[in-house]
Amino acid sequence: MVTKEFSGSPDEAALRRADSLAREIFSDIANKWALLIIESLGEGTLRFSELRSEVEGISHKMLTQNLRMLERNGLVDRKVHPTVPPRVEYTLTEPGQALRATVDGMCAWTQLHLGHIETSRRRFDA
Amino acid sequence: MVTKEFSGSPDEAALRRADSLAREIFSDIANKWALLIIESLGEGTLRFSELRSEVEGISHKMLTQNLRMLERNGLVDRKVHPTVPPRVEYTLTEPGQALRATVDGMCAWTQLHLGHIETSRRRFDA
DNA sequence: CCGAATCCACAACGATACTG
DNA sequence: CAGTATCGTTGTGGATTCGG
Repeated sequence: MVTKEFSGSPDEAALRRADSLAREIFSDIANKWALLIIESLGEGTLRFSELRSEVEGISHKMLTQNLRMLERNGLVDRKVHPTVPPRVEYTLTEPGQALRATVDGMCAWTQLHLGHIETSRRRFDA
Repeated sequence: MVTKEFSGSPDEAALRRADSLAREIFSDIANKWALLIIESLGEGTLRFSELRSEVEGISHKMLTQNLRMLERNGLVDRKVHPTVPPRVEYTLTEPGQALRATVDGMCAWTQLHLGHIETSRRRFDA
């Protein structure tokens, strides 16, 4: 038996905090739009409007929302040029680039298994 | 100028089909629950109820839904033992295992950058 | 051009109950 | 134990508008 409720040693508390933070971050980035944005930015710096057309099908709102989130988590760098009309450029940070590498892996995986998946779907749908 | 609307050569049509299929698949798997399930199954075969407690916070409904989707795409294998009470086991297929490798990468990335992200968030929230 | 806010339609989700 | 169906709520995300 432990002496305090919830096994309250400082170490365990710290581990629990790290765990919930990790879950939070994972939930942030494990979504379609975030990953597609990261993938697009892999090729270099892009403006907001360029991203908008690069990431097929994303709405204005989703793009800004996800960009804010990625900026908050330190994955993208946002550079505002004080010109008129405004010009805002987005770039992957170093951690962002590191993540992009694994996202590349996911994309490659998808391409590689297109056939397998298509036939698997046909079998299942019958 | 092309002779037909929408640049309609057979090759281009095939490429467009593959592209939209890839997008569809990517949208399927690039979500929190699917990735967490794949990650959990990496350690071996699990029963439905085991998955339920392994994947923290997932509801019965989300679990079945995502498992169906993963099965349909050929990422997990579903084995029903005709016993009473029923026993259903889920295992990653070979393509599923391949995908898990890249998901592992994402998890490792998260752990590695916890600190950077936490401080980045604090700066941003100010 | 970029961003924030509002509105609201519709999908996602959790809870519950029922079947094999 | 596992799966399906239904229902009610929540929340997501698109369209639009206005502001810098």
